[in-house]
This record gives sequence, C-alpha cells and structure tokens, in this order.
Amino acid sequence: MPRETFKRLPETKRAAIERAAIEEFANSPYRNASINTIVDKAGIAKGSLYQYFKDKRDLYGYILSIVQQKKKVLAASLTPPSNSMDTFAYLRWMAQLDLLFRLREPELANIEQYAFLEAPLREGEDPETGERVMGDTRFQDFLTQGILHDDIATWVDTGLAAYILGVIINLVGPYLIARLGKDAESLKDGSADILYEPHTQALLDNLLDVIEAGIARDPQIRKDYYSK
Amino acid sequence: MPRETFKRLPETKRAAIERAAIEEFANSPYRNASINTIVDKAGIAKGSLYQYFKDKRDLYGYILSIVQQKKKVLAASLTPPSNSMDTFAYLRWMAQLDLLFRLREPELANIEQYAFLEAPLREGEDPETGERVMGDTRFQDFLTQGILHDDIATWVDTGLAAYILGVIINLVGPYLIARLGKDAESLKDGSADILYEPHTQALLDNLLDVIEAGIARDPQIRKDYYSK
Amino acid sequence: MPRETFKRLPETKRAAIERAAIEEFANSPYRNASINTIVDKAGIAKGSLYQYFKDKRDLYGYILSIVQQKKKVLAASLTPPSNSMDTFAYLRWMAQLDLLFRLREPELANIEQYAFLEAPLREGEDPETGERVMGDTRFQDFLTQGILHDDIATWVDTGLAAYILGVIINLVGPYLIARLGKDAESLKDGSADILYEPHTQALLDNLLDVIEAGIARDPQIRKDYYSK
Amino acid sequence: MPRETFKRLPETKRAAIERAAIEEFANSPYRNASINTIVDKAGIAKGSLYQYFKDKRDLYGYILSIVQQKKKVLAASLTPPSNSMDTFAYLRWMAQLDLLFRLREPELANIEQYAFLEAPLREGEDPETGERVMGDTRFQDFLTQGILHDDIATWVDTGLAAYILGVIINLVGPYLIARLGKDAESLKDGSADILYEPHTQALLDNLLDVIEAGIARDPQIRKDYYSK
DNA sequence: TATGAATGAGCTTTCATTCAT
DNA sequence: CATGAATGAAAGCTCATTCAT
Repeated sequence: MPRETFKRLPETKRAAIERAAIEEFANSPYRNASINTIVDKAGIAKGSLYQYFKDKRDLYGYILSIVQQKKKVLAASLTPPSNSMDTFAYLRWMAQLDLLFRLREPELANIEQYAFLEAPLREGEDPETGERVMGDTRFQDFLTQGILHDDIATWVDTGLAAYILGVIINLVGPYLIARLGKDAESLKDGSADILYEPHTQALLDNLLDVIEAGIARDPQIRKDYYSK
Repeated sequence: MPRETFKRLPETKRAAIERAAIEEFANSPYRNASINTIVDKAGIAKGSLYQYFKDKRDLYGYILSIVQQKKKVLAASLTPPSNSMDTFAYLRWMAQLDLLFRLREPELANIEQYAFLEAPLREGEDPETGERVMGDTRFQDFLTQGILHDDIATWVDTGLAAYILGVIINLVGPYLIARLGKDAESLKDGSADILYEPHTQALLDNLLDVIEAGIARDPQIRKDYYSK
Repeated sequence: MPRETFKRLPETKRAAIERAAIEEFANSPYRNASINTIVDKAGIAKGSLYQYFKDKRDLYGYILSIVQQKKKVLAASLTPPSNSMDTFAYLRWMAQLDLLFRLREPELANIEQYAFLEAPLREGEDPETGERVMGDTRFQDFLTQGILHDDIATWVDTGLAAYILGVIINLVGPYLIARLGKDAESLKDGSADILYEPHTQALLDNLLDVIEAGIARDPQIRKDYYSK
Repeated sequence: MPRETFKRLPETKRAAIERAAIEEFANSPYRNASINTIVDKAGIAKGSLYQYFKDKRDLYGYILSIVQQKKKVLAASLTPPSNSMDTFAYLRWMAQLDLLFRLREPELANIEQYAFLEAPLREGEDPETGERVMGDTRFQDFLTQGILHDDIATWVDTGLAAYILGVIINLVGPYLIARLGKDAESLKDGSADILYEPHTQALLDNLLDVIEAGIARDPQIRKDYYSK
C-alpha cells in the first residue's frame, strides 16, 4: 500500500524509513506510535512520509506486510519435518517457526503480537474485528485435516480448539523467551542456537505433548524425559 | 493506592467516582480512557480527582483492585462442586467462575481483559511487566496441588502449563460469549441462565476434556456427547 | 454556543479573546482565519480556547452572534423615520442602518460581509446553502408588505427583487465607504458624522430613488438635486 | 502572465494544463484550489508548472484571462438586438450574454463568480483590490452613453449605478438558474434552449423593467404580463 | 527543459496534570 | 478540601514552493 514514490526511493533511504517505523511499531502499539518519532529517527521531513504513505494506517499496513513476508521467508527456509505431513509434527513445526521468528526478528515478532492483541481492542470501525475472536483459519484447517487423517479426535470442537491454538501459538513465544533467557546476551546477536539447546527443545516437547495428549485420537505413550 | 482523602469521602461520592471510572475503563483501554469523561460522569471537579489519586495510573490501579475483589466475592458465593476438591472439577469451577463473572459483571470483566491484553504493551515503565508473562500463581498452585494429588502427570512443566492455562481462561470467555450469544437479549439482563444451558455446558465440557486429556495423569474415558 | 467556562471568565479576558477573534475573522475569511493568531493576540494558551469553545466553528458562530446582536442594538438606537412606516422610508432606514454599522463597527461589518459572501462558497456540507441564493426573507416580507400597502407595483417578481435587494444592501456599503472616504481620518474615530453629510445623504438618496423608481407603484416626482 | 516557456509548449499539453486548472478553479475558490490536483489531472510534473507560471496566483490570473477572452468571443457571436443601440435593449443583451455564458460555460462562469465574490476577500496583497469595488468600467461607459442619448435620467449617479449594475449582473445568474431549473437535465448538455423559454424571458423582462423604471429618463409604460 | 522528491511551517484538536483561589 | 481555569506539548496531516538531478 505504499505509494509509487516510496518504491522509487533509494535503497538506503527506504531502509532507514522501514528501520525507524519498525522500531517505533515494535515499541508502541499502533495508537501510541508516533509519526514524529519515526520521521526523526529516519531523518526525513514529515511531509516526505506523507508522500510515501497515505497516512499512519497505510504505513502500519506496510510494516505488517513486511512482517508477514519475512515470516514467510523464514518458513520457507525451515524445512518441514517430513513430507508425510504428520499432523503433530506439523504443529511442532509451526511452534518452532514462531519461536525462531521471535529469536531472529524480535522486533517484527513484537509488531505481530501487538497486532494480534490489539485486534479486539479496535474501536469498532473494522468489520473484521470478530474475525480474530472467532478463530484463525490456519488452525481451523489444521484441525479439520487432522480429523480427516484420523490424527485428531472427532469429538474436539474445532472452532474452540482453533481459537485456543491461535492464542497459544501467538502468546507462548514471549513466555519461552523470558523463561529461557535471562542471559540476554545470547539473544542480542540474533543467534537462534538457543532454540536447539536441549532445555528449549524439552520445553517445546512439553508443550506439544500436552496439546497432543489433549486432542489426539490416539495419544503416543508419554515420554518421560522429566520423570526419568 | 488511593490517598487518605479518598477513603474519607462520603460513600455516595466515592461510589459515583468508582462508577464513572469503571464505565470509562470498561469501554476504552487505558490510554484512551479520558479523565475528563470520568470527572464529568462522576460530577466532581478535575482537581478533586488528583487529590484522591496520584495520577491516572493510580486511579486505574484502584479500579483493578476493585475488579479483583469483586471477583473474589463472586468466587466465594459460587460453591465448589465438591468438598473433596477433585482437581479437574476445580479447574472446571474456575472456568465457570470466569464465565459467570463475565456474564454478571461484563464491565469489570472487560477491564480485567483489557489489563490482561495490555500487560505486554506497557511502555516499559512498570517493573511488574514481567509478572504476567511468567504466569499466574493461581494456576501454579493449582498444578502443584494436582501433581501432589496424583491427578496431574508429573512430567508436565508447571510454569509453562500455568501460563497457558492463564491465557486460556482469560481469553476464552469472549469467545464463548461470541459463540453462544447472538441472542444478546438473554445477556442484557445479566441473567446467567445461559451458563447452564446444555450447549454452553457442552462447550465447557469440550474445553475441559481437552485440557484434562492434555495434562491428566490418567485421563478419563472420553465422553462422546458429540460423536453420540 | 460558547461553553459555560467562557461565560465565567473575567470580563477583561473575555474581551481580549473576543477582540482577537474579531480582528482575525474581520481580516480573513473563515478558512484562512488562524486559531494560532487568535490565541497569540489574546495572550492565552491554545488549549484554553478549546475549553471555551468546542471548535473553530463554535468560536466563529459566537462571533457571528456578537455581530448580529451589536447590529440589533444599533438598529434599536436608530429611530425609524416615522411611525407610519412608509415603505420606502423603511428601506432607506435599512440602508442607513447598514451604512452606519459599517462606519461604527467596520470590523464587525467585515465579518458580516464575509459570511454573506462565503455562503455560496460553502463546501456543500450545509443544507441551508441554497437559502442565500434564493433570497432573504427580510426582503421578501418587505416586498410583500409593500405590495399590500399599494406602495410597490404588483407586477414585480418578489423572489427576484428580494434577492437583488439583499445583494445590494449587503454590498453597497463598502462602495459608499470607498467613495466617500479617502479621508480615512474621519472614519478612524468611528465618527458617523460622515453619514449625515450632504454628500453622503445625496448618494443614499440617489440609490433609493433608483430603487423606488424601479419598483414603486407610483414613483414620486424625481428630485433634482443633481440636475438642479 | 505565463512565462515564455508556457507559450512554447505544444498545443495539447497547454490545453491539458488549462483544462485541469479550469476544472479545479471552477470547483474550489482560490485558496482551496490545489496545485497537486491540477498537475495530477494535467499529467505533468509539479516542477513544470512552476516553470510555466511564477506561482499559483500567476496561473490563476492566466485562467481568469481565458475566462474573459472566452466571454468576449461569445459576446461577438451574439448579435446585439439592433444596430441603433437602444440603451436598454443593450442592457438586456448584456444580461442575456451573462446568462448564456453561464449556460454554455458553467465552469468558466463559476470561476468568474468566485473571482467576483473573492475580490473583497483578498488579503490586501493586491493593489487592484479597490478596483472592483469602485465599479466596472463596462457599466460606467454604458451609463454615460445612455445619458448622452437621453435614455437615462441625468440625475443618476453613474458611479453608484455602475457598481450596482455590476453586482446585479454578476450575481443574478445563479439565482435565475436555481429558480428556473430543477430540471437539471436540460442544463447538463449545455443547451441554452432554456434561455429562450417564455418563463425565462419573463423573468428577464421583469428584472430589466425594474432597472429601466429605476434609471430611465422616460420609463416605458409598464408591461402587464403578470397583472394581465 | 523536465522532473518529482524534499521541505517545514502551518493547520486544528486533545489531554493529563498543575496550581492559584 | 474543593475547584476548574490554565497549560503546552504532542498528535496526525496538508501544501505551495524549491532545487538537485
């Protein structure tokens, strides 16, 4: 949704503007984010921004599209565990993707989460407000497929479960980060090594085991990494 | 956190202020809530408010404390299903409590949810920001007790599970309301009859069965109300 | 339409604000008039103005009401020529009133004229836009009465004539001022002596004679002040 | 007042610019008219416009000159009623010309009227501001000639009368259009048939009879189309 | 000559907080 | 203790004009 003028901008300037906007939207929810701060950080005139974008929402929409696109790229680089598409392996893959994204692009992840949380706070203008609250089609599809493959119990209410899966996947990231890393050092450099540490994987396993046990048709034997 | 001056106020005036603040904070997230609106509705001078409360945040904190206290009162009036305190029956009781609170006190429930959603949006000023993200002690305790009673699998990570239970319980209310009630009529009068309708209970059962299946040591035989 | 806060203001401050607003609206049509200029001249904070008035239009409406009221006061102080209410004497009285108002209160007269001229320039929001273009009820009534009293020819189209009378009365003032007074000195002190000078009266006579000759049923014998 | 560069432009481009400017100035008074809109509609770069014209006012002045010239062309194509140049027939001809111009070129007529109305609103920059207020030389000449031909009463003040005639001719057009044509259909296609309809001519007659009665030396017997 | 990105002062409006009375 | 007027920074946005390319 940016204007043509924005696309024609020299790479460095465009990057500066995106950088500034990302920083701002990552640190403040939409309403609080300040156009003034953005143009100051980007080192451009206020009027210029309004030649690149129609208004604040337009800029915001563009930043959101960056977030989605970067996530898509990351998803493409993260090979799914198997091509047989085991239902729960796929769910695990989604969770890992979210976590990895948060590690690699903490600011973008923040923006994404703000967007998720603010959805029901919208001031009623948007007709799609109810959308979020009624569930994420991504998970609706996942559940439907899972039931068709006999992986998920038929008695599970897909609407409710999809809603809860969405909430979990969207909100569990910050928890895991907070839990794992008081050693903020290893996070600063964007290293994702932490994702593959045994402790991290154990936590992920734990989460997914709970989910699987909750909705699977034939839950696997419980692993006993903790109980030993 | 109100000042002494507030406590010394005549009951009617105090009530008027609380009423006005509750209405405002229920309809607008913290940032948007307007002091002007509150003092107008309460019929007091703006300066007076600043003699009762240090600032906007102080007032907000006080309103939050009211929410918690009212919820506690409601909890006390809602007898637990059995005194033997079966773990999952207790969880069900908590879920019902949240739903009932939302039906009986939609404004207070709204404030609670705003607070929950905004927690990670805080602008870094608050030191207790991390609190929410690390989990709700209410569920920590529940899980610990459950493990001690051999109701919950020992391998469950209580920190993670508590966090997720918190998220679910806090966010599932609006979903259920949205799902159940297009018939806004039955909600208008604060009637909680809807809570005890079969459809509602079925959804609640579904949710709790999933949770129980997920974390129980020996999950019950799955009920088959849906598969019939 | 000002707020209560404005009415409660000390006289001097209220006067300062009115002064500043009148100066601004007299020198710039509504769109160009600047709130910044007004608050600077008035020596108040910008926010204060918005405690006295809802918005720019509200302030403008208030200033317009002052204009109307001052004009009404002036009208009350200017005795009609005779109590028999001869039709054309009444018209002359109206013209004199307008001229006198322009001499006594040139700024207010300017504001009035801006309002008159801007009416058809309105950006389509106002439903009463067409009102001005279709005639002034003041003159409609005057003409109707004149016809009833057998003073005005029955064949005159009252709609058209009312429209033209309105235009003339509203726009002739500046012309007469410009014509009479290069000697701005005599105008500066608000003296209206110039109104009663023979030259001025002769011009007024000339205007009214033309109008009378145009629409009267039985025009008077033409005076011959000019032809001698 | 356009620059040399503008005159050297290829015809099509020049036409596009004029078209765009005319549309804009016809729909918005000078202040509101947007340079952006004009260059967009014209399909030229913004900087180019400033190579053709010194600034917005310069462009505006040029458009005004087009309006005048087009009107002159129309005047040339509309044969005066008789070559003996009867004074009031000539005035009628002028009124018809204005009305016809408004029907044929509603946009240009709009621009003309905006210019007329805004003249006294000018912000003092223009030295020729007083010009309008002192009368239109067109009518000055007309009146002087009329007196010489013994058609107009010698006692009429030509300055004042010229001013008023100017006001009437400039502002009566929209009134007549509004009065005649709710049937916007016949106006849409620029057809001037409406001008020659009996009702239109009757209104014009009425207007001119009033004027004639007002200023003629020997007013004709009043026609009695209305009184019958 | 043509371009169109850059500019920045300007606009109206909002709001939590202070403080003199 | 109560009052409510005063504050002024900050908000999002517009626009005619300039100037480097």
